[in-house]
Amino acid sequence: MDSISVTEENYLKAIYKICEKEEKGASNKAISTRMDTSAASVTDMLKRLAKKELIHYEKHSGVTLTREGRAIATHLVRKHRLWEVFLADKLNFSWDEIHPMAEELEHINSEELINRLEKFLGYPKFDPHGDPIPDEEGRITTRQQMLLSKLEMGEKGTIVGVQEHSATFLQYLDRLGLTLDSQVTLVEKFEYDQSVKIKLNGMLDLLLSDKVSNNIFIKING
Amino acid sequence: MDSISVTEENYLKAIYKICEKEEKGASNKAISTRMDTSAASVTDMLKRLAKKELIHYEKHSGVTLTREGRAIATHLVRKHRLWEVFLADKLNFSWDEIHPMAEELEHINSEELINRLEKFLGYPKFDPHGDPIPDEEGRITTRQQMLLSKLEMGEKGTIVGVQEHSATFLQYLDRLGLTLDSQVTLVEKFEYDQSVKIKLNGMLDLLLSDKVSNNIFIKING
DNA sequence: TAAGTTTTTTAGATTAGCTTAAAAATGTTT
DNA sequence: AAACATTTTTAAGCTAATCTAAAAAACTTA
Repeated sequence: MDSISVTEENYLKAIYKICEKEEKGASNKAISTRMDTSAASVTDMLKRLAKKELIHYEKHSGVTLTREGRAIATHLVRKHRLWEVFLADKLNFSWDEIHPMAEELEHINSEELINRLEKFLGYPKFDPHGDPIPDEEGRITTRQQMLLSKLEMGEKGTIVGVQEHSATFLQYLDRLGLTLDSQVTLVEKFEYDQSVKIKLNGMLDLLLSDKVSNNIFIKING
Repeated sequence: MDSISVTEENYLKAIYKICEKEEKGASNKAISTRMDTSAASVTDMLKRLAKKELIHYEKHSGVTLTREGRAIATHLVRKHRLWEVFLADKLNFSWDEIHPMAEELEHINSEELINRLEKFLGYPKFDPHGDPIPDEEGRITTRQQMLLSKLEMGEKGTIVGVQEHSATFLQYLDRLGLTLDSQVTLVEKFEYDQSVKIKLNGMLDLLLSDKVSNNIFIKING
């Protein structure tokens, strides 16, 4: 019944995020890069997390979360994203400002608080970046989505999320007028540099680099 | 420009609270009691806080806060009380539940966040216990208030705060129907045990022990 | 003021989380 | 398979915050 520290929580979340992408478990390298810490510190922490049975750890091979470890990680993600909705919807922060504050708020410990916050916000299913919010049991609403770059000529879609979360990218999208729920239609595809021309909300035409179109998730209309 | 830890913040707040009451600075004993830690730990921390010039410290005498130390403490109080208003007004927690959550939330670091929260809450001047909320510069709205036990016969007042903040006391007040803004009139005083009979909101008569009447602040009507 | 009690400080140790440097294991090339 | 490169682990040590036990200072009271 030993309690879990903020640092341990952050390691679990890092492992969770890495395992979402990579199939083979999280490597020491990947974790130390993400946590901006030394490989030795990671090994140290992995041993502690293994002793608490929060991860499956064997020397010299990638780690994965146990059922309990994953429950903690998804709960953190749930809290993070609900706080992001609060910051954006209630306190009017923009989507490029909310992450660092939510990073602190996610460690506040109270089931009751987070459940009441969820109710207060109207049981949102997605955060301001379009990422799904896990429910109390860690289940997430999955959505039919694809990259904007994969649109066919003339096809219409709605922006539902972003892959890249950096403040600079999000600010750039704001500058372009690209927000969640924007309607986009593919007008032209330039093979030369993989850039695309889109019609935004049935109004102006916009030219997007491959880097931009490969970091925006859309849902095909209908 | 070294940053300040959550633990250091808690010590500063403890010293601030003690100095509010005692005139002569906070003793090691008073701090260790309030922080529920050993006297040795306190001495240790006092040296560190002194080195950071957050307190005035001399061996074997009570400590006081420097201007900077006091600024940090009042800012913590400001954050604590604003979060308490949020928890009570927006998430519908009762006044006996909010303190432990606010104790965590007060350590979230963002000026912008707390200022927007203040705006969102409508710039409240008092928290759900009737305690004043410091503004950005640490100034508090003082209020003409006195203990319910000091009412004269027939005199009318409004409940504006409590001195004791324990959950059991607050729950007891709820049971009695005594909430902030209740109207009370002194009906009778019993010298024998210092208990008082009051009329609540012009309706029912209520008998209060000295312990209760000495922990409720009222404002004389008019 | 001398004796006794309480408070405060010092000394020495512990734990979590981190570091660097070196050793060991694993992966990659030729 | 041998040589090199990379990754992971071990070893030793640091800091913040804590502890207990003992020493020192301050107060209380006969």
